[in-house]
Formats: sequence, structure tokens, C-alpha cells
Amino acid sequence: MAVTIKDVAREAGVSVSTVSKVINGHYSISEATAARVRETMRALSYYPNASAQSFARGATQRVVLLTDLERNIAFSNPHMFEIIAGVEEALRRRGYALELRGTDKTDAAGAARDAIARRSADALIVHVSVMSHALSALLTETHFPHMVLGVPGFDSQVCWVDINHVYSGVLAAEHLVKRGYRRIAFVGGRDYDLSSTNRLEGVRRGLKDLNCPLSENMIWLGDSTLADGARMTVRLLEQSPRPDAIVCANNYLALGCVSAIHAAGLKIPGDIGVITFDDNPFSHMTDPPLTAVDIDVRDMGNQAADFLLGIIRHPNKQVQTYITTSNLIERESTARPRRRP
Amino acid sequence: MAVTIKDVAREAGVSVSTVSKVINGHYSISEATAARVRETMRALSYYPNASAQSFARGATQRVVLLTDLERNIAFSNPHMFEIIAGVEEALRRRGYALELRGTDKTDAAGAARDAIARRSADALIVHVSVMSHALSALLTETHFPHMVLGVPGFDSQVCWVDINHVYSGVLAAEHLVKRGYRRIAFVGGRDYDLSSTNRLEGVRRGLKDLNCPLSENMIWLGDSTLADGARMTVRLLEQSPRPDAIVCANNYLALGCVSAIHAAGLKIPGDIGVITFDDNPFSHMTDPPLTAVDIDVRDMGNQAADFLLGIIRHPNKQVQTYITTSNLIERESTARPRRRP
DNA sequence: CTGAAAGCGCTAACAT
DNA sequence: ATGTTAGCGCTTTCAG
Repeated sequence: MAVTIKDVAREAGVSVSTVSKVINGHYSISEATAARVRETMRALSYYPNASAQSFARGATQRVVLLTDLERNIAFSNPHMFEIIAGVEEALRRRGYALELRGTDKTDAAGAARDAIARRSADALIVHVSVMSHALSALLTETHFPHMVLGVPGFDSQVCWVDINHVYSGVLAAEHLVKRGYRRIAFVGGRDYDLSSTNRLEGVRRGLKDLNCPLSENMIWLGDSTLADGARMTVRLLEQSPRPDAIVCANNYLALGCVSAIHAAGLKIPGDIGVITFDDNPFSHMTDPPLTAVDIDVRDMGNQAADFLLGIIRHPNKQVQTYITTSNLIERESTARPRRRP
Repeated sequence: MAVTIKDVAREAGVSVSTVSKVINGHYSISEATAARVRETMRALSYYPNASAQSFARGATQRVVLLTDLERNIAFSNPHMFEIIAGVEEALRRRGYALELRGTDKTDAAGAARDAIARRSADALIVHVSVMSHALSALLTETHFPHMVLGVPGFDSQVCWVDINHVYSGVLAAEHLVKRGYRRIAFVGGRDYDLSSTNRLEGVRRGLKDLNCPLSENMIWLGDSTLADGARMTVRLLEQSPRPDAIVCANNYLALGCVSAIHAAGLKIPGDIGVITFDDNPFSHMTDPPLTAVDIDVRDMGNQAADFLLGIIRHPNKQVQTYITTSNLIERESTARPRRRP
């Protein structure tokens, strides 16, 4: 058998409760005995049994994260994993562990109910991709500590964190105008792609506030693929006057956009500026490297975890919240405005 | 307080051990009482306390996965997360949970020792990125059930699974030759990029076996970026005779390669064929879509988990193993061989 | 500041 | 086929 708290107690000549208090840093133990006990623990290579601690404490020091882990998800949505990595990082820093649990939208509520009822975690993190009315109801009714990653697409009382894509769009607009671009165009995803839609909304709003409104014929929406990005860019370049800058809703579109511009024999940023969102996966690999409004998703994960730990400690503080941490990474693709005619 | 096994026992008019046996599907319980107990559990909304079960059983039904979760890892290495998703999937199917724990190479051995000593998991999965001699020694000395994802870069007795990149290279070579390509070139990553190096080795071997050896001046290595992919392709196209097919070690290189071919005014696959590895993230988004030797990393995760569960059950069966599941996804980029002169 | 002792909820020998 | 019961290793009152 492994060495237990009893062995340590006997060896150190104290009671098990004293050892326990030393383990948990209880104030009432004198430094002298604490030191002796610690020494004994080291000498015996004692490590508290995690299951026994969870059981006795009635707390697991663990949070379960529910999300869609369907095939190819890591390639289609690396964002989500970067958030998860951020969550894990912040959790670990405070002594909590992260359990990853894949589910689909229909099973998520059941999985959550199970985790709550069985007390397999002290809190739940739910990715919007598996959020449902049933799950929302469960979380609010049980008052179980939770955090939803992304805003639920429906009315709900759950706690959530999200990225302010609209604000990111504003940042992009402001940057372009500041650099002297005036005839700005937008190449985006379909209207069900909320990040694209919100980014467009932000660009629109930002430009309007700077008295440089985005004209509707400068907006093209399509699939988020290289091919569609190129196709839409070709259309834009045919217009006259031609746009002097293009905002691409994501990296895929941006890549198609850049290649179409090159194919047309135009120079970036001399003839036309290009800006995109997310500094991944290849905004920095193109020629020239692209200016990007970066979304710090890792930070979003950190924040989500920190909020959650706060809720665990103060269960009444159920806050609904919204965070944003986009910031501009300026590169060559918007470095020089075209000279005005 | 929540409802416990005692409540169920009392309500169903049986002993707690009977309820326990029903929970665990013990054979000795008659179907009649089992049904009655199950009914009572449902009526009382009883769910066994997970911590208590872990504690009493002395098993957690959980495995800890140790890996590097540094910033931007999800973007730079989506592969790893796809494997993790595969691991989780297989684990969950057998009633096991996955705990994700980030660490760096120097801390990994400590984290592992901690998990083992505290019994916070029944097994350990370690990603090669954090593998060290110390960790290797720990795993072999403790005989703790484990599985390393990827082959350790040094001599070691640990269990590991990996992808057969060499075989993938052979597949690529065979496909190209079958399609009539003869002057085959390779565009790869630096020599420390093991997947690229192994793929090259496979291509070399495959071509040799088909009496169509890869000539050394047809091999270019560089950074795995669009820019370097394009640069190396330009060099290849300058050679005479020009290659009639190019094998790209990864998607980034392939994308640069494709754009360089287009820029040179050549047609794919008419003038030159292109094949790459991994069907992600954009081999299918290019024009034309690329033939790819796909590495089923999700499946690798599945296998790793299944092996591990086998080891948990039969701790003496410590097998070292190697798996491969690459298969060809044929698309337009290798559809038509250039006519021989 | 330290110790005694009562659980935490469940499992698994063992007895019947 | 079912019940009795002794733990599992730790935390946490409560006494002293």
C-alpha cells in the first residue's frame, strides 16, 4: 500500500488531524510542528490521495468543459482549443483541473445534469456549440457554477463570455482611415457566420463615425474559402472607382483576396491595402504579411476560468458578462496608403 | 443533502450493498429486485457520488493527458488537438474521463509523478512534446499504465503510438507513378521537422521501388510557410527538365507551391501534378483541390485510448506499438498526367 | 496549538 | 440472491 496520512502522523509523532491541517495550511499549527510534519512527508514521499480528499471535502477541484468534439473540429475550429488551453492555464494556476468532455447539442444537457448530480466537478464550462434551452434551464435552475463560452443564441440567464467582434470591426475601420484609406470594401462570410456579420457591422459603424461610410456595393459575402475570397475580390477590383482597401472577415478569405490582387497585377499596400481578423493561421505568412485585428482567445479562456473560480467561491455572484480584448497587429499590408489622385 | 445510496436502499426495501450491486451490474442480483431498485433510483433521482465511487473503488475512471499547451498551440498544432479529441472520444465510450493538463518539458515529469502518487488518474497519456528522460524513467519504473503520443526521440521503454509518415510518403509516390508522373520533386520542411523528413524518406523509398528514383536536385527544403513553399517551387520550375509533379510535405508548403505554379502560368494538373499530406486545413480549398495523403489523427487518438484501457485492465501487457492509418484522398491536382514528349 | 473521533458515500469481502 | 459490515484516506468539528 501507498503511504497514508496515518503513516506520516505516526512517524512525525502527531495526530492525523495535525497532518491534515499542515497539508491544508491551516493557521492554527505552529511553525515548528508544521516544519517537522512537512519534513516527514518528504522523507516518506507522502502525497495525499486525491480521491480521498475530494470525497472528504465534498469538492473535486475540477471543472468539466462540455463541447462539441466532432471529427476535424481541431482543424475547423482551432479557436476553440486555444480558448480551452487558456481555460486550463488559468484553472491550473489556482489548483483546479480541467476535464474535457465531448458531446453534441442534444446530449449536452444530459451530460451536464449527470456531472452536476454526480458531483464530478465543482463547476461547468459549456461551449456555445452545444448550448440548448434545456441546458440553459438546467444551469439557471440548479444555480450550479457555470460559464458559457460564447453568447447563447437565445434569451437566457446563464453566465457567458464572448468576444466583441463588432468592436474588432471598428478597430479595423479606424486603422484604415487613419492610414489614409478612403474607399474601403468588405469581403465576408455568409450571413449565418456571426463573427463575420458582427465584424461587418463594426466596420460599417466605425466608418460611419469617421464620416467615411461603407457603400453597399463594396460589400461581398460568400463562403469562407480561398476560392470565394478570390472571386469576390475580382468583382471588387472590377468596380470603378476601385476600392483602395479591403477588409477580409477571416484568414481564408484574406488569402484568396491577396492572391486575386496579385493576379490582377496590383501591389499591396501600394495600390490596395488589406486587413483581416485573427492572427492565424497564416495572416503573417503571406506576401506581404497582413495587418490583422487579433482576437486574444487565449485571454478569453483565462478570463472565463477566473470568473468561474470567483463564482465557485461566491456562488451568489452570478454575473453575466462580456469581454473583449482585440488589438491591432500592424503589418505591411496596410503600411502605405495609395496617393490620392 | 443530496440523495444517497442509503435513501435508495431504504426506499426500495433492500440493503445498500444490493443497490451498489445494481449500480455496478453485478450478476448476482435477480432481475426482479434489480428492476425495482432501478425504478427507485429513477424515482428519487439518484445519481451515485462520483468522488465516493472513486474513493471506495480505488480507481478514478479517469486518465490525465500531459501536453504542451503554450500560447497559439491550437493554431500551430491543430493535429494534437484532433488526437486529443480522438482520445476523449474513445475514453468516453468506455466510461472514462479525460483530464487535460498543460505543462512544459521540464515540469512534465513532476506533474506525472504527482498524478501517479496522488492517484488522480488510472493512467497517463503523454504527448511527445513534453517527453523527457526523467519522465520516461518514471513511467517505466512505476509500471504505471501510460501511452506516449508520438515516438520519443530517444531510447526508451515506454509505450507509444505514432503515425507512419514513411508509409505516407510511399503512398504518395505510388499514386503519382500510377498516374503517369515520372519527374517527381519534393518540397519539404527543415530537417528537424521529423514528419517532413520521414515523408521524404517514404517518397524516396517508394519511387526507388518503382524504378523511378527521386533525384537529389529535385528536393528542396525550407521553412513550412507559404512564402518558402512558393520560393522553392520557383526554383524547381527553373530546372530543366522541369518536374511533372511536386510532393509537398504539408499544407502550408503546398499552398505556396500552388500559387507559384499559377504565377508561372502553368496548369495543375495539366502541366504539373501536386500532392500533399494531411487533408487540412486547406488542401481542399485550393484551385484545383489537392490530392492528399490523409493522416487519420483522430483514429490515432482512438487507438491510443483503446490500447491504454487494455493496459489498465491487463497491467502486464505493456506493449510498445506503432500504428498507421494514412490513406489517399484523390482530387483534381493529380488527375491528369502531362503527356510525355 | 493539538488530538479524538465522527463521518463523507460507496464498494466488496464475507456471511447467510 | 441478499444482507452485514468493515473499511477506503482524508477533513472537520469539538474538546482540551
